Amino acid sequence: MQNNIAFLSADVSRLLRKRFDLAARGFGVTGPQWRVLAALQRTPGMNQCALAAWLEVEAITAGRMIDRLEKAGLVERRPDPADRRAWRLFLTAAADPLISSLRDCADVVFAEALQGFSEDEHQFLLALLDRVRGNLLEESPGDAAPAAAE
Amino acid sequence: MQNNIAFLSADVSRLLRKRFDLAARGFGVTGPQWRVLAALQRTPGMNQCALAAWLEVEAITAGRMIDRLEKAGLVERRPDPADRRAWRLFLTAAADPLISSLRDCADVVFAEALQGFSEDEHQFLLALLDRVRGNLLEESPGDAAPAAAE
DNA sequence: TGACGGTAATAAGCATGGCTATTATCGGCA
DNA sequence: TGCCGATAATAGCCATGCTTATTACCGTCA
Repeated sequence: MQNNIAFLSADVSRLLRKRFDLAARGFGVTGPQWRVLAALQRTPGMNQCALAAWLEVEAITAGRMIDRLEKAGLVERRPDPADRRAWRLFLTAAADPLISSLRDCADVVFAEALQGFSEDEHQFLLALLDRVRGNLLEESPGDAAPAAAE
Repeated sequence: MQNNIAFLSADVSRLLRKRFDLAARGFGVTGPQWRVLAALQRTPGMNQCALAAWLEVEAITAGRMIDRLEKAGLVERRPDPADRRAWRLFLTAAADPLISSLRDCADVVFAEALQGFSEDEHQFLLALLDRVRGNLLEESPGDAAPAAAE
């Protein structure tokens, strides 16, 4: 009964987070924080709103992660000259080497998680999860879907 | 780059949680709380330690969920006559009808998540996730694995 | 120009989940 | 009996993530 998609994905996600946090403990950075750093490495100068959209979390969630990363000296907020409401986000010099280390950590955790998987199985799992994710990112039927609802 | 097992499972898990919370909002109960209720329906009289083991979370996490469910009048703590450290956990009369409603909510969310999946694909996804879960529940290589560590 | 709706960010409050530490009790062993 | 390690539960602190509400600002339209 507990083997449904919700409990299983919650378990897998939680256990992966735990492993990663354990592996990355020395660096003082969590999994979601690494994701933020990776996003900013790829697209420096994003504002928090764009970051939140990219991470698919709420703006407040992204904002508070930035609070902590700023405090840790890994991310810098600079005022957007074109929009006084917004911050533009940049990595500090301290972040780059950290990201490499974190990627190594992640590789170890992934290898542990996928022990005994063939490459085909691995790819199939990712594809299936991505389809579920796509389903869930669509407008809920019950939601106020203003345009093109159905 | 963001399409790895960790981010995907975290996304799927988070989005499912969000859907379920939305669907179950009228009942004032969250996904993890439903899981606790289901566990206690199946095995009444568990103590918090056993519950935590069954949910595969830490004892403190289970304890705090019980705090809230007790406050909501859904779970009852009774002293264990054989062990003065422990509580024995029981559902109240209010919980039973709720569990049925929540199961209906969950069915709706699962159907949304698995839209377009064949039964084979569904089962395969669950099997793959279960294997990942099994891998992650094993002793970490770096852990102090006192017995039979490889 | 001035009002008004939308957007960027934040604040407050809550639930889940972890870690570390503490208290109380249990149970076995000397 | 008395000690000592293991176990059940809790307390404190933190990160993630949500909802709702608020503030400040942008852009457009009259």
